[in-house]
Amino acid sequence: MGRWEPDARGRMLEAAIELFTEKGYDKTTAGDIAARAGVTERTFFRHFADKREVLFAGPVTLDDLVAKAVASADAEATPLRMVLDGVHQAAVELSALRTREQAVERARIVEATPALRERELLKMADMATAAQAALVERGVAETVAALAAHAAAAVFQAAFGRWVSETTDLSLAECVDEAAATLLELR
Amino acid sequence: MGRWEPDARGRMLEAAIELFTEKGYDKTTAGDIAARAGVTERTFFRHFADKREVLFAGPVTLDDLVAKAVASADAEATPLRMVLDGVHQAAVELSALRTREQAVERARIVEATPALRERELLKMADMATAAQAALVERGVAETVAALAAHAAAAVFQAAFGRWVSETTDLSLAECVDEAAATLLELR
DNA sequence: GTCTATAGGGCGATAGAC
DNA sequence: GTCTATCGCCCTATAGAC
Repeated sequence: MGRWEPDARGRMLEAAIELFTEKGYDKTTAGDIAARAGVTERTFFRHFADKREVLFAGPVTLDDLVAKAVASADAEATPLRMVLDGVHQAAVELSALRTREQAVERARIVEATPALRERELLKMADMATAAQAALVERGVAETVAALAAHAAAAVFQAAFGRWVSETTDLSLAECVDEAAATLLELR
Repeated sequence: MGRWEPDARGRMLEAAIELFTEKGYDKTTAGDIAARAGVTERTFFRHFADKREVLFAGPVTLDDLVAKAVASADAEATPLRMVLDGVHQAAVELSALRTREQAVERARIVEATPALRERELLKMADMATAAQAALVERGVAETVAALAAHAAAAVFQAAFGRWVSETTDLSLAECVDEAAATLLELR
């Protein structure tokens, strides 16, 4: 057995979600989270660049998931189809990482806190940028790639919102397909 | 003559842009900005909720512009056309507020600073939400409205990026039309 | 780990405009 | 008198430097 309990990151994440739910994000200090997780405040900031990141740092980034999926998409497909395929794939892999219940609770906290919404939007924008780059890598024109990538990001956001709204029994990937179909019908 | 020089907000905005350009956002303190504008730090925070807002607070919000434009769009149009019309209109009115040169300088600062990119994304998301609500108000289904609104936001972002890139002589509104055409060609 | 600067909130005092 | 903008001083938490 080691000198410290293992999985400090996991404990901090858990403590953060508990405290944010109990007291709200603003009223919870980084020190509170660290204390509940049994580490020092300094340790918290060594693991997470800032207080927000505790809810966003994970084993994989959306960026990588989407970029990888776009890179391996069907070469015959249109740019939009490629990137929609990419977010579908990302949705599948993301679902394996956490339960819907966890996602719902996390979404509730994020939605209630502007500072966290900002960070979530940044992650989405980074995903779109990664998807755009992956499309350009496959020979798609810059402007087309930018719009396709951001449209796909919109699809992902809509799908995620629907999934965590608990108004459906669809999986996240199915919500993505549903939203993609809606997008493609727009004229 | 009053006790204080008039237009404290305007002076703070000007001071902020100067200092952010000279030293960068991070190395500029709220106190620095306040001092150059001839007010105290506390006054700065009474005008702006936080340091970032100095670059985003304006006489009108993108929200209102778009919501207003969507509300008065052609009733025969499709939801997507309505909201694309809305961002076109918003682009026209926005152009009247500041010169392209000012926009370019501001964009340079924002792009170089993650904290400011986050805030910009939040404003865009708020614009999309406002557009979505305006569409729903006109009887468009929630999911369609969400996707149309976010797609239009993507168009606006792409257009703004192109406009400030100075690779074109098109006006902002023309860039919007160009990007909208690209979006509509996606399959 | 310790130290420190900055962000940003609370609140009473002040001095003009009305 | 009220209303409003500013000041000034106190405070805590964040986050970076050492």
